[in-house]
Order: sequence, then structure tokens, then C-alpha cells
Amino acid sequence: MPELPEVEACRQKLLPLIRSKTVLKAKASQKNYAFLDAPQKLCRALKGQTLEDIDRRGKYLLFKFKAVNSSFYEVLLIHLGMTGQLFSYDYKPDQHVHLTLNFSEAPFPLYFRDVRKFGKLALFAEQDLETNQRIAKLGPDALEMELERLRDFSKRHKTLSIKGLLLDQSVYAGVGNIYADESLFMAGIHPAAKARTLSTQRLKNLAQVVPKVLKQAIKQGGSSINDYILPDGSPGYFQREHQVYGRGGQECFRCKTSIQRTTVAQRGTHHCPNCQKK
DNA sequence: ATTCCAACCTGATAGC
DNA sequence: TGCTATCAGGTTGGAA
Repeated sequence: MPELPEVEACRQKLLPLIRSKTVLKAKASQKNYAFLDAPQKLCRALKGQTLEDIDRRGKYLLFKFKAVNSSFYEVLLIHLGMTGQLFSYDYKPDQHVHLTLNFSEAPFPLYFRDVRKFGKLALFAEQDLETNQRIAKLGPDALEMELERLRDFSKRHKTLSIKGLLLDQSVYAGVGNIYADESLFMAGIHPAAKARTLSTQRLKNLAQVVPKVLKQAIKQGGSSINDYILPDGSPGYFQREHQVYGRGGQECFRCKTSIQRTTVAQRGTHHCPNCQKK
């Protein structure tokens, strides 16, 4: 589910619900699966902390907490994996809810639910965040994509596809399978095209298209395919605007050619063979 | 050094 | 109906 637009839409909706509120109680479901830290320890540490802000780095959310007399943050890092959900509405928790945070003056707890358990939760002291391996290796946010960095990384790979490059979070962070396919369609580039063979002009176009597609998706609340929901439990609507993702065998909206489904960069890939050229 | 691939999990769906 | 195989929005670590 969650790529940059879903994570960002979630962040935007979540912030007003819990900003400046204090954790009264934190409860974790089980032992260690998604926790890079011991869950009991994490819960103990969060109790009494006030949420100051939520940042985002690529597909990661960073919940910035402060204790009453502290001048530095504790940062709760959350990655939603494939099926992670963050929501706060009238909900009866099931076995897939792995973290519950009760906030002061909030009508409902904040739930972290994750069926496949690919999500990640970890608590860091502010000063340890930047040296964390997961965070340190992320490239700039994909909303800030620019020709120069895209071209530099394209050149340094011998055989990597342009889709593989877009999915590499160390080049730019935030693009996943859906938005790689959608962006490459909008840019008229074949997903399997070798990154290094693309002209500067086409890369420039791509660097402009990606942020545009991502921003449009954020406006629509992201794409809800199977699991993704916004914090109030409602779905995003960008899946209605998908041009190629999930449309294998159907007609291209632009030219009526049948959308092809293939494998590129080890991921299910969708493209129009007429509109997208190598 | 780059690229590939299995592994981490559960559930939905398709096919027999 | 029910069993089995396949596939899914992501990331990692180790093999090739």
C-alpha cells in the first residue's frame, strides 16, 4: 500500500488529531516482530510524552515526542511496510493491531495495524536519528526530484532499468511500485529502459513528472487498493486515476492499446507498449 | 560494486 | 466445498 503519497496523506490527516496531545497509555501487542526496540520498553518510554510534530522521510513517518522537562525529542519511527495502517476512529481492535496509543483529549486511540507485519516501529533519541542506517541511506525526498541527481545515478549504473532506479530509495526516497509505473507512463518512458541510455531531455521530463504525480495522489488521499486507509478510516481515491497500474489487459486511455503486465526490477509492472518507448 | 533473489508474513483469489 | 498455487503497495541481507 503505502508509498510517499499514502504516507504523506496519512501524516497530514493525523497531525491535527494528535498534535500537542500527551500519551496517557501505550500498549503493544506482542514481542518483537516489527519493533526494532523492545515493545515494553517502547511503551514505557512513550508514556507521558507529548506529540510535537510528525515529519516524513520518504515512506517513513517520524513522530516527534517531548517529555515535559526535556529539551530534546524522542522520535518514533514508523514504516507501514505493505499493509500497515495508522488510524484513530471508533474501532474494535483485532489481532492485527500491534500498537495502541491513548492520547489525552482524543476521542479514540491511535492504532497501528499491520496484517503482514512488514511494518517497522522504533524509538530513537533525537541525536541518534541521523546515524540510523535506515534513515541515513535514504536519498532526498522524491517530491524534490531534480534532473541532476537523477542523471548522475542513471550514469553510474550499467544495466539498471529506469524503474529500478526510481524504486531505489537511496537515489530518491518515496516512490514505490504504483507511482513508478504511473510516473513512467506519464513521462512516456518504458519501465525496462536502461536508465543510462535515456536522454537528458527525457530524464528532465521524468524528474518533473514524478513530483507532479505524487502531489496529485496526495491531494486524492493516496491510492487505496487493498489495505490502505486514511486515519479516519476512509479510503484514498487516486486509484481511480491510475493510468496503467493494475490495468493489465485493459485499453490504454490514451491510445486504446492493451496495457501490458510484465516483470521489471523484480516487481509486477504495467505499461502501454505504444505510449512508452525505450 | 552492482544486480538478483529469497525471506519476512497473512489473506485474497484463481484454478483444479 | 476445499485444497493448492500464486500474488500483493516494501525492505533487507547475502549470494551471484
